[in-house]
Amino acid sequence: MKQYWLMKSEPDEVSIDDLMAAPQHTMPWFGVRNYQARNFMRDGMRPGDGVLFYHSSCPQPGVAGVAEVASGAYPDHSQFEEGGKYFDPKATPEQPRWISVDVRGVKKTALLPLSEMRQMPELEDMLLLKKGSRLSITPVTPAQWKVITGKLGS
DNA sequence: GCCAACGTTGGC
DNA sequence: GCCAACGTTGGC
Repeated sequence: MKQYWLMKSEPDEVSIDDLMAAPQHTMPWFGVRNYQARNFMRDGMRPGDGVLFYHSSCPQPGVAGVAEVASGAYPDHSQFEEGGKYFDPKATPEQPRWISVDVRGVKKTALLPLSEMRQMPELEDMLLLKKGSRLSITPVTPAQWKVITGKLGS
């Protein structure tokens, strides 16, 4: 059963344009350092799952495009890069802590701003919109996916 | 830059 | 195992 997700990215780091410009429109999703988000990737995601690509920490936060999960989970290389931003001294290749999946961009869309999503009654139960929610990866229900992708147009 | 909310760490 | 202190996220 295909599932749906929302994944946050700071456009200064990786924007929807960056994703669409990558070879095969595909990039590894690395740097997740939250156990809940990791577990969603590890236990929930399957290749082909739908992804709402969300721009966060920017002037206009919101859904910026549609993507899909393009691989299973594998160890996040950045946890081993000593001196790097995402280095984790407690992680070893034998016992990795953090994982990545590949994400393939499907299309860039007109931005659906967070402010607009907050005004849509159908979305009031979205985890993204819950007060204090900071998770970088959250599940999206099929109904929410339908409403949002409908709004995004083609 | 502010600050609310949440997660993690570490002393006890 | 509790919980205070600290760090981070992310909208505004």
